[in-house]
Amino acid sequence: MTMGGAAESSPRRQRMLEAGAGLFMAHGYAAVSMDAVARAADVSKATLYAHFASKDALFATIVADACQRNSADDAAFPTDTADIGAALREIGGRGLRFLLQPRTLAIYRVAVAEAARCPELGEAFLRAGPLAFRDRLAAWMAQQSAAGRLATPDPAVAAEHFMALIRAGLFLRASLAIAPAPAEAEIDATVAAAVQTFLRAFAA
Amino acid sequence: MTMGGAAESSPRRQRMLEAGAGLFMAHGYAAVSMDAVARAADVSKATLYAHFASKDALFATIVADACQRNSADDAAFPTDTADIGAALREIGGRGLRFLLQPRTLAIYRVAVAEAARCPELGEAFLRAGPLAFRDRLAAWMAQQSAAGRLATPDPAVAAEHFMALIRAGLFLRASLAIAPAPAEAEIDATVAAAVQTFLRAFAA
DNA sequence: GTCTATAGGCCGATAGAC
DNA sequence: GTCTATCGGCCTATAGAC
Repeated sequence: MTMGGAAESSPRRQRMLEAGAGLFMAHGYAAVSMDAVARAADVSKATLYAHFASKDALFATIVADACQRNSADDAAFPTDTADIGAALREIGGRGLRFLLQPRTLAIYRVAVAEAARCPELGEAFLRAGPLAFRDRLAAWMAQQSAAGRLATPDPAVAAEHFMALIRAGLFLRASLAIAPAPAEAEIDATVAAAVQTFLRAFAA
Repeated sequence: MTMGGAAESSPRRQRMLEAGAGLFMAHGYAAVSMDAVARAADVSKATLYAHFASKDALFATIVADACQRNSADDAAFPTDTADIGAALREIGGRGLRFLLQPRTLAIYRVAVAEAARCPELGEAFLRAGPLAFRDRLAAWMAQQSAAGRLATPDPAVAAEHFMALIRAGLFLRASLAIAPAPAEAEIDATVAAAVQTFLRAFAA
């Protein structure tokens, strides 16, 4: 499962990647044929195979791209932390809203589904996504602890627990595709409850 | 996607269900053919179709069975709660070990993967699994709060947070199939950290 | 209910011309 | 690099005999 050939970033190649991304995220790996990708990208199947050695290679490239784009997406952490609860609610709210985006859910779903078939893919997703975020969050928490606003003796564990509390409930529900997207109020309530529990455990 | 036909629980039918379960959990829905299931169950494809109207119907029956069996699996909650931390570690340890079983992970993976294609399946899994457990855990926590051993004003939220803390880290890693199963010591450490955070937030 | 045999279709990948 | 055309194979599902 390599990333396969030809000139990077021609407009045609971009079309193929975008068409593939849309289809794979909408229907999963197995349900999408190379014919369908070629048709959606308005190229011939032979052209598609000239750029990507196989269906696997196309898929791996798409997931890698998506992970990279996502990890670039998330903004910096708040610097004004006089109200540490408000700062955590901002981080948590942004994080949970990001997790609940259809695009994020789709990548997660496909990564989980194909992880068994292709472990490197699962690992790439994990490192580019949750682990990268956790490390940045842990660094921020260590900084806040040094400033006396939090008490996180092991910032990596605290960051992991914060992310877990944020995910609790809504993300599992959403990843199992239960019908309507959660209301904004429900998201805010989930975040507030998570921050409350977190601060009871880790307030300075 | 109905559950499709013929006499329940003949030994032959049981063989088909078991063969299908093994294959679907090992390779996912799309990668398994009805030919393969029939061969593994040592019946003809026509017989398979006599019992299950379609591949979807076979799959739905298998997932429903697996959920039912799993929810029956988990033992009762501890009644000796003099040491509430020890009691929580027992619940958490059993829960996390259950989540990390290959069988559980496989069902989870397939449910997430097929949730988009078949929402009833995702919902059935959610209700039979995490939600059912959360409700029983919340009832236990309410009882412990009444006995003055915990302080969980909203037991449903506390239960959700406890489960989230238990899942943190290891379960995500395992569901993305990162190579070796976590060591027992790592499981115990994760559970201990989760219980510590939980008790800081919800101790009486 | 169970089998053998096969219809009918779609898929991944390639050959060969330009 | 790009196209059209096609190969060889495997898939879901069914027909027909017993």
